[in-house]
Amino acid sequence: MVGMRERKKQRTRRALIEAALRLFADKGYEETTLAEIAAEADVSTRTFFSYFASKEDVVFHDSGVRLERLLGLVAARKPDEPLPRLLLGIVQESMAQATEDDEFPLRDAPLRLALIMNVPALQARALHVLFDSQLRLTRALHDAYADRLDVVDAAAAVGALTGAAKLAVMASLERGDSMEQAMKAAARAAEVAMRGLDRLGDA
Amino acid sequence: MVGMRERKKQRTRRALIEAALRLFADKGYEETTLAEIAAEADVSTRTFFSYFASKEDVVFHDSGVRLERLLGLVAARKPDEPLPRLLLGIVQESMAQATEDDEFPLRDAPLRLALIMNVPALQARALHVLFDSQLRLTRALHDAYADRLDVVDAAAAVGALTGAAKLAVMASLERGDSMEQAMKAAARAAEVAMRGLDRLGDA
DNA sequence: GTGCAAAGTTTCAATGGGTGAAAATCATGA
DNA sequence: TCATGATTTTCACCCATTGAAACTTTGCAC
Repeated sequence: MVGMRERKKQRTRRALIEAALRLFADKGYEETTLAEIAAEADVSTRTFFSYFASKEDVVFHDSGVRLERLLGLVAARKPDEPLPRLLLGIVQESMAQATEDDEFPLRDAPLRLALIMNVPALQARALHVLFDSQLRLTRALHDAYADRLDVVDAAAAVGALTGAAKLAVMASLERGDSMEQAMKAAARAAEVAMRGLDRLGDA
Repeated sequence: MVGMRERKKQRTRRALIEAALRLFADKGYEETTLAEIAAEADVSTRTFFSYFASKEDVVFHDSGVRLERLLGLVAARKPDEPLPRLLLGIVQESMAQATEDDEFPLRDAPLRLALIMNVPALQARALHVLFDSQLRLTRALHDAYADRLDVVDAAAAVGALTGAAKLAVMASLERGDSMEQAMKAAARAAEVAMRGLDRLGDA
């Protein structure tokens, strides 16, 4: 059932994303108007909104897919897999997504990261996306280990892990580290969170 | 140096905050227009923006003060205080702020919480405020323990702790818990994060 | 093919947050 | 009282976002 309708829609969607990213890179996010994006993609301004709910959404167009992949990991766990091992798997998949290219090109990653770091609206949005992911991951985890893990503990686990990783990445990037170093920081942070904060500082 | 100028400014600021919260409570956040807030506080619409940078800011007018209090804790630590103990202190102070009233009345707390939970724009903003707090706390911690704790570990600690607590609170509230139960959840989450995720699930 | 309904697009008009700049007010201190 | 600098108001915009109506394209039945 892949008629012309469907193909055309995908083409337009792609055109919008690419036009937008190109313009953002050239002139900056706030300096780019929706009218310009639409013009560049050769559709009317109104049509933009039948593809994306907002200007910000263009930047996060693939976050849904990424989350699904993580949820898939939880769903596909072996029935006797211990929770800590699964958590580690989730961390690894997340880090792979950040470097490996998959359906969307790694090409855009630096641009997107720079946008998120520098545009307040996008930063807020990124946090929101992360938050939604955390909530859904929490629910998935709770469902998967319903017998052994109540919601609060599941939330604590997800929150601690992602919280530590996120903040470590930001702190790393903030001091001028490369993306590779930031990834290392994330891995280290995950380790700290897994091991516990108890022995931090006096070692 | 408390002339009429200063006093008037404070009065106007207060009037704006109260007008806004009243209207938000009555008609909802999105349904309330800036023009209405300004009218209710008896100033021009334009003047609103010389007190707050945006509509959202009214809701978060005191977040700065709260953070300062936490940073104060870090600054006031005893020179030999072990990091884990300080972290615990920070958690306790945060929880106290949520229930104790101080310079801003507890009266508004439920309204604000409800607003944040239900208005996407405010939710995003709340996450952003929290994020900034995390970054500053990280820096403070790193400075305080410069010899023993690099930035990444400091970030991991702050991220894990606040991440766990935040998500636990949300998960708790989401399943219909009372504020008191949500606080308990936060405490439990902090404990889990301190102890480490390693032994979660198999116990 | 022809014709029609559904899907998708454009155009148009409006709302509301947010900003810049000039004109009007007003507290303060000489 | 008067000059001055700080605030406030007015006014004129920009731009994201939304609703509705008119129009075009695609898919499908005959």
